[in-house]
Amino acid sequence: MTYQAFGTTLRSLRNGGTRPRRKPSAFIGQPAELSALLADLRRAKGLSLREVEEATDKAVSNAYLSQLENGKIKKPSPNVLHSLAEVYAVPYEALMEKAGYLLPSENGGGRRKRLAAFAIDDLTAEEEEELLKYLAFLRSRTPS
Amino acid sequence: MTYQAFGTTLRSLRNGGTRPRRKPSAFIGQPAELSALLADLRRAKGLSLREVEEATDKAVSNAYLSQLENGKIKKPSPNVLHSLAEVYAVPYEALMEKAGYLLPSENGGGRRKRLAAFAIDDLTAEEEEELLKYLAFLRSRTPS
DNA sequence: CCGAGCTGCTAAGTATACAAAGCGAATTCA
DNA sequence: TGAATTCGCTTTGTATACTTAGCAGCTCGG
Repeated sequence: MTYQAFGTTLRSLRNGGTRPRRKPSAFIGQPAELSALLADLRRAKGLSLREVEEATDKAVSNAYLSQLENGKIKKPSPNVLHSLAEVYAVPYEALMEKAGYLLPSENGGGRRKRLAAFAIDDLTAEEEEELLKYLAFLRSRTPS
Repeated sequence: MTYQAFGTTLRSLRNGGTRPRRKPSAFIGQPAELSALLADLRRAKGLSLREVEEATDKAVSNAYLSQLENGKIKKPSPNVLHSLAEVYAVPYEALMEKAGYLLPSENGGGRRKRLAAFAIDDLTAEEEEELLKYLAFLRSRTPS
């Protein structure tokens, strides 16, 4: 297979001031979308909506999660984000930030720390290699 | 000055309210409720409701702050709490906790699950999302 | 006294997070 | 073939965060 299919969706690096050119789920949102992130995380784990609902002990219903992933809810409660962060094994703060909430000690401080929401912990060796290759491809294509 | 002075300022609580009993305020240990804490903090600073509204750059209206202090709003947005934490010079997390939100250090507290051999730390948000998408794609094509 | 300017507070309306139920399409199993 | 799951998603309803406008009380200067 080729990387082209994914490469086409990339081109929307924010810096140029050009309008983001995302797929149907369009909205403004300063960082990349929370909705897309949640959808990607779930698919990366290979879970269904109802499986996530179960994994959160019914804290997040499948119907609600669907609305979240489709951008119909903009600011879910921090507690909802916490539940999802646990299931997806990503840092809670990352989801908070994408939801537009201010983080502790963010204000005033000049320290700009970027949170890696990418903390999938069950990568196989092959997957890791594939991802590294793909990352190299991405960076070769987009001189930022 | 005695604490009696504080009592007189509070004499006119909710008239028909179901809460004639005065709760211990911030002077004695932890205030039980967010509302009491916010009220105490503001009085400690000697600010009026409208002065706080001004200090938060209209982020928190005086009317809304009044409702907050009277317990009519149970879970204000984290961003509201952040604004108030700044004005009152108290840690943001403290207000978050009082409001019933879960804090980042909730699970375990120990650091772990860093993706091995993966140069994640300098990922841009866009790269991160692209990688997630790609991983989802990989796994959808080869279901284990 | 009388209005101006404060104080905290409230009533009413809007926006939206979230819940419960169920639908159409796809898959699986008889 | 058809019944039963399971999928994502939508629809409807409710609770509540938040906004806007304004009121009653107090204090001040005139």
